[in-house]
Amino acid sequence: MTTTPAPPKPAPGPGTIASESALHLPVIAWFEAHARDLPWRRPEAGPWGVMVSEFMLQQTPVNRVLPVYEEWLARWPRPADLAAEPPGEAVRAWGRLGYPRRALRLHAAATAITERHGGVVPDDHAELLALPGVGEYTAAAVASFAYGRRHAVLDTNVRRVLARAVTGVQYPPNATTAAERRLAQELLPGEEAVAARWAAASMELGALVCTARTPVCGRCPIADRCAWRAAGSPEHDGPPRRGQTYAGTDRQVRGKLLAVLREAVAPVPQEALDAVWDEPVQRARALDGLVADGLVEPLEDGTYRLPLT
DNA sequence: TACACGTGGTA
DNA sequence: TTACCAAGTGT
Repeated sequence: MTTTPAPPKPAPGPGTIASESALHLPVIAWFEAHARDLPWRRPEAGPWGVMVSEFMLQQTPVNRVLPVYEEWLARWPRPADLAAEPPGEAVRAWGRLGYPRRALRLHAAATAITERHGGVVPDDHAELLALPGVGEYTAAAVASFAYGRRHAVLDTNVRRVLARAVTGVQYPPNATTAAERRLAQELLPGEEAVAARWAAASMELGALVCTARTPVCGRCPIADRCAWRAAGSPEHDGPPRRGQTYAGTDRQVRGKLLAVLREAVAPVPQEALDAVWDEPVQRARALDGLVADGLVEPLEDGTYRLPLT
């Protein structure tokens, strides 16, 4: 007898995962009641405000971003306003948020938006991704938060929520895996507006309740269906999560050098930079790195300043 | 894939 | 006090 080939299994579309509504509805309802009133979530922030906040929030906590964000938006309310200034001004106004290359990239993104997109932050994921400093996460976040588009927004908070609630482990892997992307995509609500809400809500849940160190399961809207809790909240067993040493590294030296240049109103002589670190080889390497990254501009007379171009 | 890249708060 | 952690990106 002939066997009829089984029809291709329909790809699991949105809404096919049984747990979807069981997760989405309570998390979104919780979000409506408990979301923080952050300035970049207000309507007046606009797409540019969302983009600025996303750059600043890359690896920097909300509380430290808040005052700098307000300064930036007041000073540069549109991408073209930032693009009109030297990149060094962005680095200076970045202050002590850390990872100052982000300031450079945000300035470059503002320039690209001004030149290629008519000064309007693009709403298309691929166009966002093409901008300097915009990776997979930031492109999805801007498209979703600023334009209500349907994208899986997979940041460290969402990854942790999914690891616990769905996968049943304490922590996600060190690096984002294809399995995590697949899961986030499968869990994405089919309706655009609901998807955008879910993205913000699941992220906020990870930030406020399902935290890394001490999750507050007593306040979690999905604690009763959390796979990790159901498994007895087992401790993370895999390889230790990468620590970030800092003291004595080039990063620390770069930070000290750049701090001098941020505070200076005039070009800084070599001796002023030499004073921040006594080991000359490492100091020179760090300064070279800053110049190579475009964060520092060496002048003909041997002085240094934040970049004018 | 693994590492470099800042800074400061928290337990 | 040390170590972890914070809305990642680029190479």
